[in-house]
Amino acid sequence: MSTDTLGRLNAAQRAAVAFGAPDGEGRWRSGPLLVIAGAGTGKTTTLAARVAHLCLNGVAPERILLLTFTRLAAREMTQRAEQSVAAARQAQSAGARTGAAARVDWAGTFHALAARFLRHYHQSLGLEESFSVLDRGDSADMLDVERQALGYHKSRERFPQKATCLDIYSRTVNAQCPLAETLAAHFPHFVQWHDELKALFAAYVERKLAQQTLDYDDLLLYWYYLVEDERIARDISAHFDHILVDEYQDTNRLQADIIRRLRPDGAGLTVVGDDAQSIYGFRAAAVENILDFPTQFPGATVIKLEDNYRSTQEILDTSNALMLDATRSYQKALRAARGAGQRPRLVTVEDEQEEAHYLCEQVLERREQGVRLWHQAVLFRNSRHTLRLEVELGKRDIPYVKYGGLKYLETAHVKDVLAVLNWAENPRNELAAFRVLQLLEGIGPATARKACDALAAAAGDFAALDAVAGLPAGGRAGWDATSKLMQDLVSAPWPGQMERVLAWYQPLLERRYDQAFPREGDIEQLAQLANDYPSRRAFLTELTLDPPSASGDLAGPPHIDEDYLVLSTVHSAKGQEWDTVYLQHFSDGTFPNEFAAGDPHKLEEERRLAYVALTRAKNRLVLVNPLKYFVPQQPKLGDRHVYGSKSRFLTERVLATLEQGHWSSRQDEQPAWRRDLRVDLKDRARAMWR
DNA sequence: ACTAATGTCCTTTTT
DNA sequence: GGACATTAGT
Repeated sequence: MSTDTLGRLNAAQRAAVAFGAPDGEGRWRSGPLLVIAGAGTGKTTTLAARVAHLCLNGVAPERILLLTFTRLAAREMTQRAEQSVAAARQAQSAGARTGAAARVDWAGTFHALAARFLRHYHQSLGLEESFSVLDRGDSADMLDVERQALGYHKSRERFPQKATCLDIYSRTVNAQCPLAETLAAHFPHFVQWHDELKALFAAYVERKLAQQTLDYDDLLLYWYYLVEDERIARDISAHFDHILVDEYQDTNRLQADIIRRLRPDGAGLTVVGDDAQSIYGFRAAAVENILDFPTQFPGATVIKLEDNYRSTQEILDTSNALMLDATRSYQKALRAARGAGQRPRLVTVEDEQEEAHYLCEQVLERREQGVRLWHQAVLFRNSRHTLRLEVELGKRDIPYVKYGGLKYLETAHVKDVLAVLNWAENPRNELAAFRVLQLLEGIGPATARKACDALAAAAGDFAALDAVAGLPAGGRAGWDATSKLMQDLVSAPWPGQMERVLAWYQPLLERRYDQAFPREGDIEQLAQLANDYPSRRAFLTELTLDPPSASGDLAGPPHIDEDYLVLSTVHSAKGQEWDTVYLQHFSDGTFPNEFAAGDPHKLEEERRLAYVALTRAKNRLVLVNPLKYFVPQQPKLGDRHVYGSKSRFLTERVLATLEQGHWSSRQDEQPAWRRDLRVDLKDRARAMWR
């Protein structure tokens, strides 16, 4: 059997991996299984090993459905599983043929797999197979069109902005609850707009259907509608012997409903997660999904992984202390299998500039100690706070990659090029059409509208563009070139289409943007990326569902082989680990975010977020707290710098686990240093007698 | 009809 | 410091 896959695991991990038993035909079967995996307890290893175990025990790899939170996680898990299957087979048949490789094809995010199922069943849903997927920006823009059409934008009282409208819509869909509830619970200041929002969303839905465009939420929603039908649910479900779901604590109502539809009895269902790491409440994630799993699936087995293989005991002490302050107990105390190390440090610095200095110094010093840059990460709550750091890193020639926040795909020029491809793929996509046409000299909304109407009348034949009348005198040449390009793209083979688009776009780029040069580079990179995809459709869909900057695919840094420092939002850092972790801007207002201050639930989510950040570190953890920081609100009140207060998460219990200090680039700055130290002693002296 | 320029409000995290 | 709406100018 698969002793090799099981060999290096501890007892709990092994139980999770081998849960179940072979049936009469030698295929592995199991009932519902919930694995509670604390931070750093080998969750990925265990899940990958379970997949490998299944493959080695009679389950065909194509009969495994693996749902993950990011594409990166899917890739990592399938690769690991495939490797251990290959290794085990080789060991078994020493030297002989190793059999077919185990390729787990049905692995990916809920959204990516939803797109696959929807294209497959498009006829049953009355969708066209070529439907487009809208990213957040596109969705917001489309909502904005409706918002203006309905005249809400010029109300006397503030109507929510397009992005906020999308948040409200998205939350309502994902939580599957009435709009009134969403508003009351999460957007109380907008309850007055209930009826208008309802009308807005109705119009939005109509427009999406008319244009055959789906937003992120539609992918889940339509997948749910799909499996609501008994026959289709059975049809899909019959394709899979096992369904495994990662990061179950961050699934929302809709996702859980889909799983229930596919596996009403929980047969062959494995879910893995950690309630202490639930950090996607803002996206309507329902931590109840994991907490109530045993009730939802009676007879479910629960296995807890509690031995932490990642961090030193000191780092876990701080993390555990943080969670002891949580209002709800998670009954979890991580134990370090690795033993002791250095205490985590809490360092105050004067302001944000000093913070950037300090981080650079520390990173370089650590590198001197032999820790490569890519084993170090700076984590932050919000990407705006990294600007100074990025400048400082640039000055000192320290290479870095940034995950989360920075949006390569959302820059105007990249969106322009993608809009052309999107329009070619789906002529009904008016959002793309308007974007493309308005790039042309002398073409505004009115002319674009005419073009779209002509196109619709011609059933999407781009030749109809030639007949559009009333163009401005100077615009004819550009218009004809565009029309020709679109007609070419419909029939041209995919390789080479990007070149045509670039040739067309080049002059527009120069006319439109001041610094055309760096933008050209971005576009060329996009063209490179396009080569990796087999078709235009695959390129567009996967790009929106898995943007390069978020998953860690190239596109950002010039040379990925070189050593580089990692900058990441805490959210994007989920599931990752580094030797050294610096947590930037650890002060009240950022950690927790001021937005969360009033709401106990949000505050707890912020705490879990901090917990996720702390538990990323293996050997060294540094929290940096600037005493003075920039507050963008309240303009024109003199100095907009404000002395912030210490994070409320730094209770005496937590502080007791930390080593504290102050850092300054100017050696003569004694006062701040003394002030800080005095506070420290007070806290400790009190703590001793509590 | 389209473009450029000015004024006002808000500022998280992501598939 | 940026997004978005409105206004003035071509």
